[in-house]
Amino acid sequence: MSGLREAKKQETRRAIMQAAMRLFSEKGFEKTSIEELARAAGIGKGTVYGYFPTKSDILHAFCEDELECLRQELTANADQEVPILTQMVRIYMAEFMKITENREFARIFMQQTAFPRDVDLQRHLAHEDNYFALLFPILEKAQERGELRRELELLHITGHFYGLYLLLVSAWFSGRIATEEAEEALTDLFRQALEGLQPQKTLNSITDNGNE
Amino acid sequence: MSGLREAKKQETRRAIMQAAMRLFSEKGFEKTSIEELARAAGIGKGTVYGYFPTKSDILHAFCEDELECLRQELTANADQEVPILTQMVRIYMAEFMKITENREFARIFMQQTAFPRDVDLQRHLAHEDNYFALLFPILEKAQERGELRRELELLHITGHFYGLYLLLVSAWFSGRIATEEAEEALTDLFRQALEGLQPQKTLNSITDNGNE
DNA sequence: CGGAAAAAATGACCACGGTCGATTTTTATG
DNA sequence: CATAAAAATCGACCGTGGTCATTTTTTCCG
Repeated sequence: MSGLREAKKQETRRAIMQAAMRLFSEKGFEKTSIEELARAAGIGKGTVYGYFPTKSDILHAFCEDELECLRQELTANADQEVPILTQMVRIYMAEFMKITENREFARIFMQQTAFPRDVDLQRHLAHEDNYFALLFPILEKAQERGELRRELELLHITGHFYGLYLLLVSAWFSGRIATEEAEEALTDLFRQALEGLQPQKTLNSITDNGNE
Repeated sequence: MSGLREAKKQETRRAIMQAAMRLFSEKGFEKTSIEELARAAGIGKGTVYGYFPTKSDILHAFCEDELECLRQELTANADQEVPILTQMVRIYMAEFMKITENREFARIFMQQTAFPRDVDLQRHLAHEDNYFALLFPILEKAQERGELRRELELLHITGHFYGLYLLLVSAWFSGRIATEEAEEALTDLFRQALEGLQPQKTLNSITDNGNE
């Protein structure tokens, strides 16, 4: 029966991940060897490579799982009537707080996510598309409400917000933005993006400028 | 005389870089071993580590040098009377074209630049500050001309553009944006940033909307 | 110049990530 | 159940990045 084999594989995969996360957290990513990790998971070293192509892929898979879960949760429970600025800040701040829980994890994950190896492209694109599918309805609603310009493509808007999120994380790594300042910084950034960097040519005080 | 020793060190450093770049280009970064590289530079393996802490630091130092040079050139020759959109696109596109000349180099460089290891923080910040010092006058002039809102901090504006640049590079890696489309994409992105994602509350046709 | 001290160069060495052919386990089939 | 094919497991093995004790070179100073 192929179901049994499949179940066992899943179990092994879980065991590897679990052992990996425990050890990576305890001793750090670099200091944990594959051999050690395999022993902790109760398998041989070579077996690990039947499940993950590289060491950092184990970490990446874990982070992706966690974020996937978080995103589902957030976009499902989103109150779509709230201003788009608030919604975007909430979504990306959740992602930020999650990812920055462990600096080393975050670095490896972000490096691979933002600038993926060619081998990972397929998987990467699939995940991204998946994410877009969650974000698009929210942005579309905002367009309908008149909060976002209708002539802009959803992909471009998503990209704009995502770019600013990348900046936030990058600035956090370089120590320019502390964890406590992150929300304010992201809000400023997103507000800037919405209002525009150039002066409004008109009365812009009628908008929800000061609703923070 | 300590001048002689110093000169020799510089010469060795140059030799390492030169050999590294030749080999990395020919055979790829991963496929080039430090031993091999050292031989090509006419020195012993261990000596390399007296000049660069890790293998990828050799590559990173090279890229940083090249970009530093490019930036100096560009910001010096900038025509500060041209619209800020054009100027920013020109600067970041030059950076983009340079960095994407070699995909492997680009990946390693961007990964380390956007999400640097703690060990590299000091050097990283110094370089960034240096870059800001080149960008700020340009943005300041644009503020004075009324092209950028005066109440925004220069650092935030820089960050905004830089974030969108990060997005461009990331999208290039994932194959969402081809090299030939990059300039148009970046222009769109920057224009979006200037005009704002939300609808202008007024007549926005008087601006230089269609000057491309 | 002599020789001690500091700096730099070196390659044997180590630990680890990843590979691979041999071996075991599971599945499919008559 | 027998047996062959397929899948999964394994650890010895390889090449490499990075370290370090030792050696060589340079500097300094009487």
